[in-house]
Amino acid sequence: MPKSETRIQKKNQAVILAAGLKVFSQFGFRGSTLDMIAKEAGLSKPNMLYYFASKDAIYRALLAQLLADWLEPIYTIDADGDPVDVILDYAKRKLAMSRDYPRESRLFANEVIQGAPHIGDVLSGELRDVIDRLAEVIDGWVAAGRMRPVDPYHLVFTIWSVTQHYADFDVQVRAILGDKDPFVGAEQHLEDMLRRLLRD
Amino acid sequence: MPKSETRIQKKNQAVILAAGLKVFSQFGFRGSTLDMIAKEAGLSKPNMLYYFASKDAIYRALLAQLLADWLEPIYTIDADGDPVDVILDYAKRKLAMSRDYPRESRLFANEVIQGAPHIGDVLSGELRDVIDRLAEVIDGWVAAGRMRPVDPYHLVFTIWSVTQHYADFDVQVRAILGDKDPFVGAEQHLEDMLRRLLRD
DNA sequence: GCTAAATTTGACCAACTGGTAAAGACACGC
DNA sequence: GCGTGTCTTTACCAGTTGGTCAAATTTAGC
Repeated sequence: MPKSETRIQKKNQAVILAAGLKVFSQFGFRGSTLDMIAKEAGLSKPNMLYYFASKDAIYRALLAQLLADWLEPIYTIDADGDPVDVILDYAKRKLAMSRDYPRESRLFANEVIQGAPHIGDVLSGELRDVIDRLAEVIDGWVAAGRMRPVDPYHLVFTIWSVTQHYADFDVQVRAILGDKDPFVGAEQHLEDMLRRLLRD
Repeated sequence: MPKSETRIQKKNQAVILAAGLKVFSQFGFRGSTLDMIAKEAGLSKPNMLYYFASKDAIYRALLAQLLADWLEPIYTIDADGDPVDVILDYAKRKLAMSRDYPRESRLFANEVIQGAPHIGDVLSGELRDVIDRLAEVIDGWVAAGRMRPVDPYHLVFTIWSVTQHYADFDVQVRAILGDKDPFVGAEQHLEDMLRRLLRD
């Protein structure tokens, strides 16, 4: 337990994490520098290192927070609900995260594309476990005839890839769509596609 | 026009580009160093800079090649073919590119995630144009009642995101799937999903 | 085998990198 | 208003960065 954090500590840690998220999500771990983050945070570099021991520490703190936020909606998936509704609800929440927290998505994308050197163990550990369990739930739904037979793993990959695309490839999406808001069309298309895929 | 390239030039340029692809695709532009590329290429750094004027020049050469390779199968889409077949064929070719050239996919992903600083103009220029034309073809198919009504732009985004996911997030996919080959299941799932989306 | 051009090397550089040390400035309970 | 712990700054460091330069070596055409 963090014993009595100063209000200054709380504020500066938050400022540093926000700055780190901005910089790391744009340049990846190796491409980011402490100077960039410090400047973004409005602190001197040594002052920043007073709150986080190293560049690595800032990065890890961000990843830990992110993983917790991302795993939560999977944990709370309701096996007793209507399969199509539950899956659609998850997909829409994921899409909303891409809209509202694109930096987090890009931070994660940079990390995984570059081989997930910091979170490889989480991917093959906790993430794999929770997806395995979700796959069992979906397989159960299929066996009970409550939805079309679908490979649960590739279904999850599809939801992840499509939703994250709108955050990670934001520049490309906007270059092609121009002024149109990507997310209204995206949600309709995603819902249409998933409904047809999952429903008889 | 490149007037009479030496065989040494041809060989070393190829070696450097291969090394650059490997390094840039893993660490992004800012995260990669000339020393890494030189070591991977088996050349000294000054020797490498004898063939390419700068780090930027290597990177740009790679991106130019990549964009050409990626745009080609879109240009050759046949407006007179069966819509579902044509789209499915394109999707499968894109998936095969993720399987056979994952580095190229990751190079592109790194570039776009980081804001496409080197190819932003291509995205809103040539890429947008070719996708606009493809969208017209698809809208034509829909108007002619040859396929279900679908937003062509989000259809393209879906194909891109799902197929590239298997290259860009390779580590994550394999962490979850274990030893299973991702691509056999991926192709079946993609075909199933697209058929149901596009067909009445 | 000679020569001119092409290629390769080692030594070097200024700017930047992550991080440290120590001293000074500040806040807060008393 | 005073002392103690918190916070901030300045100065600094060794290693790395992209890139240069001139000299040395190799190659190709004759």
